[in-house]
Amino acid sequence: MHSTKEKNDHCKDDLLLRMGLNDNKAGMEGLDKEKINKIIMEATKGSKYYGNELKKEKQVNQRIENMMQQKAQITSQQLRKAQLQVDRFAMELEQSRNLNNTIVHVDMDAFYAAVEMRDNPELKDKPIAVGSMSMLSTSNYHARRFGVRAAMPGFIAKRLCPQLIIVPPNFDKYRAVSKEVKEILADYDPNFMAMSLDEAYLNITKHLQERRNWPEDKRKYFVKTENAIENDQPGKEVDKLSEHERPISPLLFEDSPPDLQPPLNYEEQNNPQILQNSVVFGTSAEEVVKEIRFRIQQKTTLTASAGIAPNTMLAKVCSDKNKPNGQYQILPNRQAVMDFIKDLPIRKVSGIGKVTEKMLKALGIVTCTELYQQRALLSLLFSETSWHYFLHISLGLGSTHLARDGERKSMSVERTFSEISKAEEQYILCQELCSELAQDLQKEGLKGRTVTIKLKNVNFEVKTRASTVSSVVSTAEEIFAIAKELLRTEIDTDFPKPLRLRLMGVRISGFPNEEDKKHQQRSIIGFLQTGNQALSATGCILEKTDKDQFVKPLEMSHKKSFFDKKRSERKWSHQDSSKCQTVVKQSLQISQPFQVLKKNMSENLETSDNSDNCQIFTCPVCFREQRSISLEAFNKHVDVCLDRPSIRENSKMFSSSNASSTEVSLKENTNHSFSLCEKQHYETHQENVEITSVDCMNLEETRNNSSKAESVDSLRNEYSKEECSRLPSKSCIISLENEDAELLSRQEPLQPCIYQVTAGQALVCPVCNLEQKTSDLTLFNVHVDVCLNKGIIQELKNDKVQSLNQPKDSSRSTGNSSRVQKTVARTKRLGLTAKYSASKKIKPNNPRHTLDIFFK
DNA sequence: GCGGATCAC
DNA sequence: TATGGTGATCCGC
Repeated sequence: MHSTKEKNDHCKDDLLLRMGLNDNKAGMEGLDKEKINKIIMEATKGSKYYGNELKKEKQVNQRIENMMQQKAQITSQQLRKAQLQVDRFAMELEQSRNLNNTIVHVDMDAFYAAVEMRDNPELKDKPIAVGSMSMLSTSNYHARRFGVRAAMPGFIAKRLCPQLIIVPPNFDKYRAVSKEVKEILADYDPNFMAMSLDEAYLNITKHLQERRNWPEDKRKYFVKTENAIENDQPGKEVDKLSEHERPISPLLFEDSPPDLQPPLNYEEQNNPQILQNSVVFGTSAEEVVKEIRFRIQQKTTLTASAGIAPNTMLAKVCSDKNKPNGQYQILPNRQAVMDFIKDLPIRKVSGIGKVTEKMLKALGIVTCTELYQQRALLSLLFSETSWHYFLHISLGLGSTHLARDGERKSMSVERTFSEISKAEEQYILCQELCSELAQDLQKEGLKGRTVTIKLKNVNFEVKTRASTVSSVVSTAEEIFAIAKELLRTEIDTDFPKPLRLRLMGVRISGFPNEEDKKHQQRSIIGFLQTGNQALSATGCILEKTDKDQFVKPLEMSHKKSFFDKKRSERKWSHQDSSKCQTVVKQSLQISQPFQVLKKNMSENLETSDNSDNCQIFTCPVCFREQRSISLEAFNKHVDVCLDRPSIRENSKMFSSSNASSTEVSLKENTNHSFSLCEKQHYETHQENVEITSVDCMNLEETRNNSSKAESVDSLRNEYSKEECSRLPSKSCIISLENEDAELLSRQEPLQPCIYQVTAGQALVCPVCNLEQKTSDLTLFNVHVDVCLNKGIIQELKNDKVQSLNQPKDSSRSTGNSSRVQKTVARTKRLGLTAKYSASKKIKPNNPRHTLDIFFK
């Protein structure tokens, strides 16, 4: 937690900068700045961490050098022109300046540390920090005198302050306290914006209006004054470092000028046991914020600091001004704003970090005034986004409304550990992270298309590798299937040197937005038919245990434990049990005739997880509830519904849509979606040619209206061709039946159909030609996507056109063989892209399971 | 879309 | 002994 991140003086050393040393009052206790810096340097010098810091510093210096060179080439003519342009923009900004809002930034003082001190009196008067020997989240003000800061490793902090007590964090507790605080904040702005557990913005404009007419009673609060030894005089300077050591007192605002002290009425209350006093707050913004802070302290025994200003940028800076336990206001007039901004170091502004500060400093810019003076130059050296931002700051402008939280854009897990160099362990780790991520995803019901892995080696060098697949994924297995390949590539790249990792992370992004969801309507589905032995009742179950994907925990149990072996084992057993569930589901599925349920996402369906025989399904077409005894009956109903004209019309969109041609939009005006499946054959007969040129052409015609995705597909297909030629292969051909291809090419309405699985063989990836030990179509799809992506990457890496050699043993029809080959891949993609998913094992009487089938 | 960087908390 | 985890954004490919 860096809420109290002290943006500091301009240390020469970045490292010290990061440690955030400042305003150390070299009092009786504590250390002076030089001593602190010396200790930190001794502790850090020679470490790999420091080595990397130096390296990064060099990069930044290089950036600065480049910038300076650019600057040197700027002509005065250019500068004059820029000046005009920038000033025109500045004028517009000035005209749109909005001083009508009252924004408050509330920031709890040394939050985690304060909570710990409150709950453990032993810690009072002692320097403490919350965190671990590796990293501190926050420290109390006592510890700060020794230079102990947030984001500092505990072992260094200990050298600075041997008496330091490091308390492990209790996030549940902080959350609970935070909730209490938020309840108070909501009284002043129900739409307040929480930035973290200890920080929030409020827009109290409306509250202020209403409050003007409030009677005194509504602004009166009672004060507990046990222990009320009042030695604080209004206006008296108090030792702010002991904010938590004072008894609760109505005189909370010792930092305020006397005339701003809340009027105190020491009325006796009815309750004879507790002596209570009351305090009435005024109607001004300042009073409101005092009231807020007062209530926070009454409720939690913790203090908060706050800033009041016409916009968020200024409010944030203000809240830091009189910290701890203080507040500051910038009055809502332009002059007040400009006066405040004048000497403000840019580093104080949220968004200006260490690097930006350094770059601007190289241009002689430290304060906002200088930032404004150099505006023309900045517009020539920085991106538009950046110089616009700079201009806003230098004019004291900022957001005047609190944007409500948008939808999340990514979700990730990452972990640091002591070195792991063995590939097997890295895969296990990766899988574990994927599982965690999948769990988190499930909590929010999210699915994404891009998986990114993050690797940090023991030299602290960070790498990220991403892969985007054609449809959303969310399960641990799906994510791992992608992440694993990314990891494998990295391992292979360095082979035979091992990756010496200290951190690994997995992130997922590319969540469909609302618009996507509308179009998300699942498309034509169903496609593959899988191998008979794989699906023959029990056979597939064992197949499924792909030892590549599910490395047994045993294999690592004797090795160096990374995080916590027990935790790891727990996870594994959990995973095993979920695998068992899969097995059960799969068995059930197999015992059923292979039908795919067409359904919607209606909540009631999703949440009813009972095993009643008679289920209520909502038809995705007519949206009427269907009381069906069986899925078959329900399917029938849907089929009937689908055969109605409206659907036929809608389904024409299939061929005219610009989106992926495999996507069908149905009932676009609703949130409901459903899937169709298409009866298809997936032939895996060796040396069998199942696609005729004619079919391919037809199919291609129908797809020609797509644009970018199309070319990517072509690229991919090129690769797949090349792959095919390289790999010894049992060839794997996928075909659409003639009538299906014709159907597509003629743009006929789609007929609903039943997904049929018949006897077949194990799935063979059409790209790498390797048999996939899975019967899970989703996983299989993911594999193919990954394979295709790899192909592109490889091609780009090679940076050369691959030869068009035909695979010696690949099946082909007559005529333009490369074209045919290409189309084969295309055909495969068509089917593969449509994510039907018989992937999830269907448990017919469990609606949740059946839902999962379509909406992954 | 990818990867490196920067920033906040 | 030992320098975090999560999420967002931007920029230059």
